[in-house]
Amino acid sequence: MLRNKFENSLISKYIVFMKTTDAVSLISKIREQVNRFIVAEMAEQGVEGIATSHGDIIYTLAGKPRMTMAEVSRSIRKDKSTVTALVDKLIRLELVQKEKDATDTRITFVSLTPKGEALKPVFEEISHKLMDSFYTGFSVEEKKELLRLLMKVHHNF
Amino acid sequence: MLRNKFENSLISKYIVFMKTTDAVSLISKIREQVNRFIVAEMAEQGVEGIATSHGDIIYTLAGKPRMTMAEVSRSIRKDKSTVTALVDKLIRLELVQKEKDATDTRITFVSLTPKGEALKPVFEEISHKLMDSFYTGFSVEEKKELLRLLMKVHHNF
DNA sequence: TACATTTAGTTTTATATCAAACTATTTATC
DNA sequence: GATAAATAGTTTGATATAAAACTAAATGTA
Repeated sequence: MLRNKFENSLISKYIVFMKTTDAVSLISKIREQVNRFIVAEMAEQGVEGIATSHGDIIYTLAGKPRMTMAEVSRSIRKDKSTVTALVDKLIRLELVQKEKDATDTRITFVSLTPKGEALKPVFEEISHKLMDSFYTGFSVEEKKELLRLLMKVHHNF
Repeated sequence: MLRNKFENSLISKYIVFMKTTDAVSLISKIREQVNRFIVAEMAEQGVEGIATSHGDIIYTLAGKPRMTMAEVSRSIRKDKSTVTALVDKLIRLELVQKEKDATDTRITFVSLTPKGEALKPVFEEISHKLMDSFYTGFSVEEKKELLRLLMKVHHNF
């Protein structure tokens, strides 16, 4: 009885409200929003069938002549076995290529193909649009403050 | 030539630095940190073999007598087919149970078993610990400001 | 030089996740 | 009341992801 009364009370509604708007939930939601945004933008630009992680690889390769698998793994913060699968898919799509190091044959380099290079401006545009949406209505001070507070959280773990 | 010069310049290093510390990357990193934190804490408390999503379900069920599959899906923001799989696993672990609605047989209710109920304090503690870590060194003002800025970003999508 | 250790990547296996197709039931409309 | 539309869940198929075991090559050490 008492329990049900409490469950329908303003207090419990407030708690529920807090739960859905706490920083951790918000961070999780924003990440999903960013993901959806990027996938939608990629699809709109004709880059279909690939996930954000594939985009991350292309984005991280853009501007560099080549990277090792381990470097890509570190750069996009995905396990090396995951990167093996992701790069394989990008090879199938002819967007990147692999080549073995001549001196140390353990090492495999990944680089963009011309077709992959051609996507550079697309990803730059998406990145731009993302930042525009993300920071709409933000003053320079607010941007700095958000970054400062996020870094503070980051260092708390 | 020029290209390589640029790639080793301070400017490019600054760009790389910015890339790894922009708000989007930070949000992504923090989410991963939080995930790892929760999984580690669960393992430490003997709640092993389940992912954060399973924890989310138990957490959202705690305090409520029961929820429909659709409600759980909405609450943890996962597709209904995903929830089917997650709940099935929790049933195998005897942490939750299902029952069909008597009047509308399409509806399935999910609720915690006694064994699942017993985890309530564990999850409350984890939630507590998480907040403590997350906000270490934060003033009340900073907490409010972070929440405000994150909500602002959230509403920009 | 031989053996152990480290390193780079891949394969295997398992899981979370979602979209699309499907089943079963309820509600709406004619 | 019969048929269409909507709703709640599940099943199926595909993919990203990671941990663990593995392969192959380079490096260190005796």
